[in-house]
Amino acid sequence: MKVEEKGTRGEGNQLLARMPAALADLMFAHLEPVSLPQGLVIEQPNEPVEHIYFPTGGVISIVAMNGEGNAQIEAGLVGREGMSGTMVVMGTDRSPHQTTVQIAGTGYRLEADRLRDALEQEPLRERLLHYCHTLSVQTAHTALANAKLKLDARLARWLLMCHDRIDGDEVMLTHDFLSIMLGVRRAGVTVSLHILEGQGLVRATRGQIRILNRRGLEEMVGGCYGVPEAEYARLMRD
Amino acid sequence: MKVEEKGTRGEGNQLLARMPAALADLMFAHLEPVSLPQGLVIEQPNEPVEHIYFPTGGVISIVAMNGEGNAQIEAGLVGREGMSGTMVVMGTDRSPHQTTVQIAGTGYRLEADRLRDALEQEPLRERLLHYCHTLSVQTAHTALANAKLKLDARLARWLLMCHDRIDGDEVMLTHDFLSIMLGVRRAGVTVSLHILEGQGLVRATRGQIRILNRRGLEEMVGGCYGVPEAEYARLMRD
DNA sequence: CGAACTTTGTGCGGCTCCGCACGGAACCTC
DNA sequence: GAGGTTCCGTGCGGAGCCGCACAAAGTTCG
Repeated sequence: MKVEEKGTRGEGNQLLARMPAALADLMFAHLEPVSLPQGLVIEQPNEPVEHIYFPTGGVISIVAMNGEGNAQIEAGLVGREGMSGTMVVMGTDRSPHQTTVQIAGTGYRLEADRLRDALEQEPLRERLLHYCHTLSVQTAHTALANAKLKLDARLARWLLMCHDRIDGDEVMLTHDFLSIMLGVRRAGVTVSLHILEGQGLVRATRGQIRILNRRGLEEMVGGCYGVPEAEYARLMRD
Repeated sequence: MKVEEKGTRGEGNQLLARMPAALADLMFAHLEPVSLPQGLVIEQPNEPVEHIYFPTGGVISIVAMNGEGNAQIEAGLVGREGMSGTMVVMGTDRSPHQTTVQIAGTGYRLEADRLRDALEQEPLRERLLHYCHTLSVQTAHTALANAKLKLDARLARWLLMCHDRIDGDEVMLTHDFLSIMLGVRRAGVTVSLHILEGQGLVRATRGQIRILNRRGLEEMVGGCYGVPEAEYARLMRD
């Protein structure tokens, strides 16, 4: 799932790669390289989206929150395999979720209207719809993990999904940040990380988690990792 | 959210209602009235979908399962406001989920290829994409509920979503069925139902739950019900 | 009407995670 | 290098749900 190349035409993001030249004027000419600092709020709940982001590095996170704003949970994780602003592909300009940069990185952004224009091109629309489908499969499996897995396994799953989207094996994140994503206590993350460390799967230091044994993490998650990834692979190959 | 009318052109299903006449030959002529017996499997994981279902009554349920098939959870609930087979709208023919009839009812079905033809019509495609969007918001909020709510609140949320989709106030379901949807013990459902009963919100008898106090149920769920419903209302009015 | 089956009620020990709380370690700033 | 800030480690009592198990009540069918 790792793609290394960088460039000026959207290279480095898998949704933009290998798209037909017909999109050059409609879309690629309008892509604007941006950096994605940690904590940047990309989309606010129920407010019109102005820019679509295509990461080439780093991780952004889609957070569902309840009506009273007192509960929130990560519902989707997006890296260079994907995009923000999927609701535009679905024909609307806003969603009730919040989207923020979870792990700093880089990418391109595009005005939402430019994307709307470009969606007239069938190959692009189909590709982005396929991505929206895999993202919603990912969300469904997050619902599954939240209901059925113990905290250490959920943490392992999250680390795997994150690892898929970064270069190298080091995730720069605090326990506190993770606890919000997983919807648990910060102390719970600390303890669960120790469990993973005890099995030699990761090494945690202040603000950083190094993945040591991917295979081991996958075993720990026991079948609750990989289905959305397989769906992505099925639809995005070619 | 209640729609009562029945007919021969898809009336009774809110996605099919008030669509332009241009779709008559492409789609409405091919709609086939069907009954939806409880337990009917509408879609199998990773197998091509042959028919799309538009319920006019009853409830169908989209279930996400892990790779090893030993864990499953309801990821989406669909009634006469929606449809099965959303992956066809997204441009593919299969998904890793299973779809079954949860509460017996009626509806129309359509060959998947007929839907593919009809999607060429912009108004239909936009409407169905909007629905897919709200369904994925629903899934995200299921992930939220699974992570943050206690069992009695999750049960209340499920009953509310179900109540939105049926006529009357009686849900015909066993505790066992519910426990599978919620991913918990059957005995846990029994106890939680007693809690709801104790507060006068529902009345449970063998194989049946009667909703007595919707407002009370909504209060019990505390802001974790209603966001997907509001998104549906926003996009589907007109 | 009695037997077989389905559904619901209840209990018990145990694990997981919660809320709360505090101390210590690492890092940053002046 | 002193002081503040952020981050991490740990502990305690308790709530919630688990797995397991069994009894009772309702339903179906011969």
